[in-house]
Amino acid sequence: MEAQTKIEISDAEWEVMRVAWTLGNVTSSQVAEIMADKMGWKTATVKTLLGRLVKKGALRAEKNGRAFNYYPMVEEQPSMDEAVGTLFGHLCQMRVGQTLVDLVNQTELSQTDIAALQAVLAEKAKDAPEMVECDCVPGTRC
Amino acid sequence: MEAQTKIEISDAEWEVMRVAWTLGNVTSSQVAEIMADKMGWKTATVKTLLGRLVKKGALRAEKNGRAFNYYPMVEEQPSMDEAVGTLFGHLCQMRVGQTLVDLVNQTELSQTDIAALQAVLAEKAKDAPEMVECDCVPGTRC
DNA sequence: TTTTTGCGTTTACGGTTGTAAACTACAGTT
DNA sequence: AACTGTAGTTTACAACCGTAAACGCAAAAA
Repeated sequence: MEAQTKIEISDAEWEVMRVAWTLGNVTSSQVAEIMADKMGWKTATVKTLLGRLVKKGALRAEKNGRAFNYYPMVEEQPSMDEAVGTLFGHLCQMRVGQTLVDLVNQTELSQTDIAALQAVLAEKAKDAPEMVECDCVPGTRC
Repeated sequence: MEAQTKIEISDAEWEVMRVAWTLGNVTSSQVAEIMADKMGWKTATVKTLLGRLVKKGALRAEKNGRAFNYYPMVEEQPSMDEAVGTLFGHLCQMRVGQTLVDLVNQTELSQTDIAALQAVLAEKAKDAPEMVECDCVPGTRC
C-alpha cells in the first residue's frame, strides 16, 4: 500500500490545523469564525485551506447532515517535530546550539517544560562531543 | 529611508547562504561546485538562486574582474533566529516545550552548547509559570 | 584574431501559497 | 412552493519556489 507521502503543511494551513487539533474535530463555520477573529481571514479563505488540507490528507471530511466535520489525520506533536527538524536541517550545525539558546530565551516555558529539558540535557551531556563540526561546506569549518 | 523589509529566505536559498556565510564571500563557480557536490544541483540552478538572493538583498554582488564576488548582507545568527521564531510562532505554545525536548534529543550538541542551554534554563526557571496556556483557539485550552 | 569558455541575465514552467470571489446545491424558513 | 442561507466546489490570480535551459557578452586560449 502507498506509504503516505510526507505531508507538507504551509504556514497558513498550520493555523487551521491548530484549531482542528485543539478541538478534535471542527466544522468549517467554526474554523471560519475563529480565523476571522484571530487572523482576519475571510470565510472563503478558510474554505480553501480546509479543502487543501483534506486533499493533502492532513484532515478527513466526514459528512454530518448538510455539512462536514473535519478530523485531523496527522498527529500534532509528530507534525511539529518534523517541521522543526526540517528547518533545523537547513541551519549550520555549529550554530544550532546558539539558536536554541536564543529560542529558549524568547519563549515562554513552564516549570515542567524546563525540568524536562534539563533532564534531556543532563543525559546528553554525558557523552556530548567537545565541538560540533560545521557541515555547510564539505571539508571546511566556519 | 526604506526600512529593509523582512527578507524571506527559502529552503533552497538557505543552502546557498550557508556557504556564503561560511566562506565570507563566494563566486558563483565556487558555490556551483559545492552545490553540485552537496545537493546535486546544476550550475544554472545555483545562478538562479544567487540572482534571487541578490535581488532580495540577502547577498551583495561586487564586480571582480569578469565575474562577481557575493557577500552576505544579512547576518547568519539573526536570520536563523528569525526563521526559527516564525516557525515556532505557528505552533501551539503549550507544545513548544515538548517540541524542544524532541529537537534536543535528535540534535548533536557540544558540551559548550549544553552548558549554555543549562544556564539559560536555570535562569528561566526562576520565574517560569507553572503552566503555559494554549493559544490555538481564543478562550480554549487543549 | 578566431574560438572557446565562463559568467551573469532572461526566459521557462509546473507547483505551491495566500487570499478570496463566484458558483452550485441542498436544507430550513416563510 | 418560493426564498434565503449555508456549506462545499470551482475558478482566480499574482508571488514565490525549485529546477533549469537558452542567450549574450567578454575574457582567455589557441
